[in-house]
Amino acid sequence: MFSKACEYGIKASIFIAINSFEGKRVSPKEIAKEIDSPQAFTAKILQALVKHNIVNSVKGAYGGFEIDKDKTAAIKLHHIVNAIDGDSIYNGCGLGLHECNEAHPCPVHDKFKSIRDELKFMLENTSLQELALNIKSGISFLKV
Amino acid sequence: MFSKACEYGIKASIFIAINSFEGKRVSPKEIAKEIDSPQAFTAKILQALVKHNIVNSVKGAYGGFEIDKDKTAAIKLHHIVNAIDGDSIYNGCGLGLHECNEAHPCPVHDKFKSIRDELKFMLENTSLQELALNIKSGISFLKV
DNA sequence: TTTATTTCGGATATTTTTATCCTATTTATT
DNA sequence: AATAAATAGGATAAAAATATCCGAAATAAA
Ligand code: FES
Ligand code: FES
Repeated sequence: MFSKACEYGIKASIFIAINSFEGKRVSPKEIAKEIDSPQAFTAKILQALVKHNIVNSVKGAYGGFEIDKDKTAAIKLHHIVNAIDGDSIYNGCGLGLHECNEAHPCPVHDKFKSIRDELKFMLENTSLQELALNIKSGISFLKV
Repeated sequence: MFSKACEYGIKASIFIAINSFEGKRVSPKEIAKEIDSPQAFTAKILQALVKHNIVNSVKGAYGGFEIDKDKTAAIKLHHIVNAIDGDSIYNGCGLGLHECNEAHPCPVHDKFKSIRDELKFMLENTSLQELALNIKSGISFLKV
């Protein structure tokens, strides 16, 4: 469904958000440990999230990654997915035609469209904040 | 969503089914042309479909690939997807946890589960026959 | 100003997916 | 029996995704 990079990006964002609630910055090392991902690769993904203004980075001693508290409710999953995987997951054709086109549909178009639209709706309406809160309260988990 | 191999496999199966209705066998060359895919790679995927008893192959002169007419209604998309991509697309965790587990859900579990279940239902209930008929009647297309 | 810490970013390595090529094998026809 | 036409399948090759490494740049503290 999502690339590994995107999976790591989502989980990392959630972990950073949780810590930012408490005013703490986190390092790629802590993040990778907490989400069970390869550290250097995770660091690369963080760079992409910084470039897309989803995550903020602070260089130097006492630095690390953080997310503006006031932004976690506005940051939706689709911002992260778009930053890393692009929009093909919910705009592209399910069978790989050059584009998904109502007027020239592939064999699965009708059946896929509704599912893809639901996925799109979900990604556009799920905030980092709610995901982070569920982790904090032990309702969901980032690894294992 | 699906791998390229799976996309080619689905489209190839549809094209073979259409020709089988008319008692014609088709070659990897014809298939690749019709679904706009790399020929040798498509041939490899056909081998997998043959091994999974979805497609029948006949070697030698006047041979080619065919699908038993009486089976096209019973062959569902999920048979093809399972044969090529496995079942991770609708059984695996959306964020890459080792397994999707209600008792130990990832942050997106609840929101994903319903979408994935719908995808699963669709794949299990869409037959090769209906997809082939829609192509035949010009309602949908295999390429461009 | 020096030092320690930390992200940035380029280079490289590994693995997986996608794709190609060539020979062996099978089979219908002549 | 010989020939031509097909698929089967192993060996590579190329491209993309995943992963690692290391020096440069920035920053806070001593
Ligand atoms: S054309 Fe294939 S999903 Fe719309
Ligand atoms: S645990 Fe992740 S989707 Fe179910």
